[in-house]
This record gives sequence, structure tokens and C-alpha cells, in this order.
Amino acid sequence: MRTKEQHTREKIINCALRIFAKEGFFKTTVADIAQATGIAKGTLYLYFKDKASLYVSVIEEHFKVGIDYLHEVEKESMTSTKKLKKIADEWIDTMIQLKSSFFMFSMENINLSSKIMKAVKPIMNFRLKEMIDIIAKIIEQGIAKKEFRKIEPHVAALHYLNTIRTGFFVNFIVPKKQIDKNEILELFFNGLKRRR
Amino acid sequence: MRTKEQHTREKIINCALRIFAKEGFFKTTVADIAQATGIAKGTLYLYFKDKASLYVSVIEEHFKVGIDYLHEVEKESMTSTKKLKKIADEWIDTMIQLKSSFFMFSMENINLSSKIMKAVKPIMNFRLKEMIDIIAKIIEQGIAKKEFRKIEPHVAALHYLNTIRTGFFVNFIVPKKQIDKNEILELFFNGLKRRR
Amino acid sequence: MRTKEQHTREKIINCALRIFAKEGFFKTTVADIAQATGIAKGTLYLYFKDKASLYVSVIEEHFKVGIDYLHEVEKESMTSTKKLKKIADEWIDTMIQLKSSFFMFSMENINLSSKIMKAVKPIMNFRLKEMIDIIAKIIEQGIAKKEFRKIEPHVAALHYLNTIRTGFFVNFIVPKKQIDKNEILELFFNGLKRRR
Amino acid sequence: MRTKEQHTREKIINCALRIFAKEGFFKTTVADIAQATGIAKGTLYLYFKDKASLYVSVIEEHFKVGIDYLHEVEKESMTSTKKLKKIADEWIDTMIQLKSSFFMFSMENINLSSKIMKAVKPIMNFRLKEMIDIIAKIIEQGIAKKEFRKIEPHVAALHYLNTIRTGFFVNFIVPKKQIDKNEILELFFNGLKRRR
DNA sequence: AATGAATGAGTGTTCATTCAT
DNA sequence: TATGAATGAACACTCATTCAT
Repeated sequence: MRTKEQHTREKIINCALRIFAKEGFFKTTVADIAQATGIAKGTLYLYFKDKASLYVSVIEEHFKVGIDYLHEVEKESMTSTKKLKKIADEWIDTMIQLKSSFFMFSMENINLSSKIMKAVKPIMNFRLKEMIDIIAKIIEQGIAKKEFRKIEPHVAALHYLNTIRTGFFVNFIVPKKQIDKNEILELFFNGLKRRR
Repeated sequence: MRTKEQHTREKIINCALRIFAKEGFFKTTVADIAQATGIAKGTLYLYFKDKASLYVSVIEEHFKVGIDYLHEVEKESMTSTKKLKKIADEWIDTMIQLKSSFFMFSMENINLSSKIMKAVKPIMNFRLKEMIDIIAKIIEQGIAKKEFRKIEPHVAALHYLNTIRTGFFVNFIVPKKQIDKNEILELFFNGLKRRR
Repeated sequence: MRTKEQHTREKIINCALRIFAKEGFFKTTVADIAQATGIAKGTLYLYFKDKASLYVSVIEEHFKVGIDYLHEVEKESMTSTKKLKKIADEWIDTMIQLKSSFFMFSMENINLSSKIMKAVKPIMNFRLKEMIDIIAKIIEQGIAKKEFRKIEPHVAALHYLNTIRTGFFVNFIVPKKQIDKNEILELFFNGLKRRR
Repeated sequence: MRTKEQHTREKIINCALRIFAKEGFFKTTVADIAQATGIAKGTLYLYFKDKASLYVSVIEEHFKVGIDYLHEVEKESMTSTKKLKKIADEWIDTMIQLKSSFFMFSMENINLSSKIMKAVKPIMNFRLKEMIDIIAKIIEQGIAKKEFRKIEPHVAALHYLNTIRTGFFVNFIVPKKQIDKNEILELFFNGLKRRR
């Protein structure tokens, strides 16, 4: 059973996610988030110590959802290729909807020297490694089943995330609309294929 | 011949680049830039309308340098693979030095909805396309010479830029040196290779 | 018989006294007092209209205790000198324990122009006069019994309170530890003594 | 020659003194001080790090003026009694004008546990001791000249400062003019007198 | 052209107070 | 009676921008 408190907390995180994603940390005001959530500014501080903690919580939640999804798909009975396609499709769509690659692949900020980022960095790093591990596991299974050639699975996993990012940006940058994410994914899978 | 004005302008841009790269747009204060440049805050406004324009100028300059380098390498007589490796090496090193992937590959910000980004976006988009065109040209040459299989060169070019980005982040994310940029790049090139 | 209501009220006042004394009016939060009392913030408002009224009540109670004590000692059968010594000892100890000269002699705040102080001022004034009257009575008795020379008893009473204050502060300000309150009191009593 | 900067700084301190004295630290807003000084809020921060530093500066300045005055009077050729009377008269008048005993004798706050007071405390303590030393010196001279009996001069000095305070409060507490500052002071001096 | 003191709009955060339960 | 979540007014402080010199 969900208490009201948890509900409000989640509501704030969800609204904050959308705004942080669109505006970034600094342009986002606490007032914006409160208004979007339909609560008073002060109320937000009952749930989060300060703006930075909220940001960290949003990232943590966002990663959690992502990692849960990875686990879920990993357990399904499909070829590794299909699993990776499914995940990529889902995530690219999510990013398109949010209009932001946001945290999940926003490793940019990792180098910002501000206080906030110093707090976010270890969390992101830890979670990112978790993600990479799960993806690497899927890739290992694919190697075992001869779907892929023998490659270092962690390297391939990182490259996979990179490919998803490209799949998102292709919508904004490359003009011809006929290009779609499948073309980019094909590029990735080709790199993994066994040479005939 | 370079006037003093041009000299000051360039000096500001160079100092601003370093600070913007490290701190990001919002954390960077006009005072920081002025101090780093060794001029007064007010002076900065003689050269740039406002902080946002300075940011735009910094990006433009940064892209210009990048595009010039691309043109230069493109003209050299090497295999396309070697050209792309050379560029990737150079850029990853630059990013490591700046401790930031900064603009060049910071397509993230492209979706930020703030005023500044609205000004930056078309410029970045335009320049990014210019970059992609040159890289696509190199890839096309590779396809012609049977180095690469037949793929959409613009898509591959975007994927190439993302891969460079990943090659940079590997240093921060996966601390164990078992994964390095070359492994990531190799995976990318493999995706382009013809199947035997 | 004491109702539960009265009990809670008194408990709040006692806790508030300690906190107000240590932190002052503004640094003390209603939440602090509620927590120290072991009640909810809202409950406090069932007993006191607002923070200022609580403050006023605390002062009133504090004065009441002081005045009751004065009456009590006044009735005892001792020389006036002994009565005054007894009172001074008791009060200096209390202040040292509270680590604050607090209200009793904190006429400072009397000049603060804030709303709260406007409410507190007449109460403090009234009660202070009551105190001074009782002390003056003790002094008058001393004069009658030739313990003291003829002086205006109200003036002497005020000076007596002043002396107690000095007795407290001497602990914090004058470095040599060998000085104690008795030395200060001696200074006071000497002023009252008849010249031989 | 006084620079403009020094002038503004002093102006801020003077205005702040009046407001802090009347309202206390917490009720005083930075906006109030800025407005009274005739400058913008931001300008104030060019001269003082924050509200607390301004407060500290105000206290320091206030003590400086007081200590300078003590030194000045101490050097004059009068009896010690006359010196102490002169100082008391001057200070009580100043306090009446400021409508606040403010810092000089506001030893109350010395026990407040807030951050600000933690910064102020050592400064006040140090300056207070300086004051007490000068007054003690005057008292010692009085003892040497047989004006006063043998008493611990530092204790007497502290008591003297408290008496001045009382001399000020008499105006607020006992409205009927039957008690005035001179009566209180006389009582103090009597305590110092040698018994015939 | 260059300065840097002055500005004031904008923001994060606190906390006394209320009110539905 | 008691609660404590919710409120929002109030305030300290920052910083891009201006302008008199």
C-alpha cells in the first residue's frame, strides 16, 4: 500500500524529471517544480533537503527505472539481439518523448565541477556500471549462442549505450527523415556479427 | 594584420572556452571570465552583447577550429580508416585536456529550452551538419575504396562522433583500464566493415 | 487540582523558557519548542495564540516565580542583609544554570521596537516594579533596623538588581576565576552601610 | 584624505548601527539598512561579506569609539570620581539618544548560541575587557589617591558598566522622575567609598 | 577603449501559522 | 484535544548588466 507521502514524493520526482530534462539544473527553479507538481514551494522542502538533493533523487529514480527494465528484459526468453533491440526501441522512444537524453546518457555533466555534480557523479557512475553489467550479461549470452562474435562484453555494452544515444540524436540532427533508429542499430549489430 | 581589438576578443574567447568547458554555462560567471582574461567586467561588454552572445561566439570559434581540422585531415593522403582514427585520437586527447567533451559533442544541450540555447541551437545544428558532411565525405571515400561496406554515410558520421564521445567518457566511467578508447573505436570500425 | 490542560501549558512554558533563554526570541523556532515539549507544533497553538504570546507567557511565568520567591524570603525571619544575600545567591545560580540572565534582568529588549516587544514591555515594566517594591520593602526594614544607612529604597532596589546582573556576568567576562559573586555583593552592601 | 569607498562604508555602518540598535539583529533586514543608507541592496555586499559581518563591523566600530573616549577621559586631569561621572553621563545620554543600550552594555547576547553570536562573542569579550581595563586603571588611580577604598578594580569596573546600564534603564522602567541616573550612580560610588 | 562601483531582479530556503483528519 | 502536512510570505544573497568617469 502506498502512503500519501510516498505519492507526493513520487509526484514531485516525476514533475521534476520532466522539467530538469527540458531545462537543465540551473534554469529549473524550485518554484517551477512546485507549481508543476501542484504544491507550494515550502512543501517541496518537506520531502527534499534542497534543490540538489531533489536532483540527485530524480537521477537515482530515473536510473532505478532503467535498471529494473533491463533486468526484466534480460529475463525474457528471446535472442540477445531481440532483447537489445527491444531495450533500444523503448529507450529511444522515451528520450524522444522527454525531448532529452537527460541523465541516462548524459555523462556530460559528470565533469562539471559544481557541488551538485560532485554529489551526482558517484551515484551516476555506480548506476551506469550496474547498467553496463546487465547489458554485458545479455551480450555474453549472445556470444555463447553464437549470435555475436567474441568481443569484450563490457566494451560492447558501452558502445551499445552510445548507439542508443545516436539513435536519439539522429532525429534532431540528420535532416533526412527517412533515416530511422533501426539503421543506427543495424550499424551496432553489424559490429558484433560474426564474419562469415 | 591583427588589431588590438581582435586580440582582446580572441583572448576572451579562449579564456571563456576553458571556463565554460569546466563549469558549464550557468556556473560560469562573467566576473570569472573577465578575471581570467585580465580585463574588467565592463570591458567584456564592449566585445560581446551579453553572456549568451559570448557563449555563442565561443561555440562558433570552437566549431570553426574543429571544422578546419577536419578539412585538413580530409585532404591528406591516407585510407579513410586512418583519417578517422587520427581525428578521433586528436579530439579525445583535446577533450581529456579540457576535461570536458564540451560543445563539440555536447548535443545534450541542444534540447535545453532556455533563451541561450535557442540562440545556440541553430548555430550548433548548422555547424554540426557541416562536420557530419565532412566526415560523411571521408566515409564515402572509404566505401568507394571498399574499406567500408555500403551504409548511409551521414548516419555513420553521427555515430562516429558519438563514439568519440564515448571514447572520452570511458576514462571517467570505467576506471579499470581494461576498456580504452581504442577498443571502443575498433568496435565502431567493425560495424562499418564489410563481411568477408 | 491541576487539569491536564494546565499541565501541558506549564510544560510548554518550561521548555520554552530554557530555549528562549539560550537562543533568544528569533533564533528559537516554534518547532524547537514543540519538540522539546514532546508535542506537535499544532498543539502548541491550542494553548498560545502565537509565538509572541508564548514569549509573553514565559516572561510572565518567570516573573511570577521570581516574585513569589521574593515574597517568601521577605517573610522569613532574618536580617535584611541576609535576605538580600540569599536572593542574590539563588538568582545568580539560576542564571548560571540557564546560561542566560534572560528576562529577569534583560531589559535590553525593552527597547526593541518590534511588535512582540511592544506587548512584552508593559508586562515587564509592571512586574519589574512589583519586584522592586518587594526588594525596597526589605531594604526599608534594613534601614529601620539600622543595618543600612538612609537611602531611597527604590533606588537601592534597582541597584541591587543591577548588582545581581554583575554577579552573573563576572563569570564570563573578568578572567581571574578567584573573583566570585560575594565580592560583587560586598560592593553593593558597602554602598548601603552606615559610615562609622 | 578619505576615499569614497571609506565614506560609503562608514555611512553603512552608521545607518546600520541605528537600525540594529533599535530593532536588534534579526528584525533588521538588509533591505532596511540599504534603504536607510540610500544604496541598493547589492551594493551593501560590495562592502560586507554578509549581514553577520556587517553586524560584527558595527560592533567593532562602536567599541572603538567607546574605547577611544575612555582613553581620552582617562588622560584628563580630574579626580577619578569625576572621570567616571563624566563617562557615565556621556554614555547614558548617547544611549538615550540611540534609544538602546545596544552593544556597549549588551552583554546579554554574549550567551546566545547562534552562529552570529559565536562570531561576535570573542570580539565583544576582547573589547569589553579592554574597556574594563581602562576603567580599572581609573579606579586604581582613585584607590591610590584614597578616593576609593581598596577593592578589586576589575570587578568594580564591571559593576560600573552595569550601573551605567541601569542608569539608562531607569528612564524606561521607573517613569516617575523620583529615581534618576544620578541617584543610581551615587549609590555606586558610595560602594567604593572608604568608611570614615 | 577601459573601468569597476552600483544596481535590482531573481532565487533558494526558512518558518510561523493553518486546517483537514 | 491532538496532529503534522501544507502553506506562502519574507528574507539573504548573487550576478548579469549599466554607466559615469
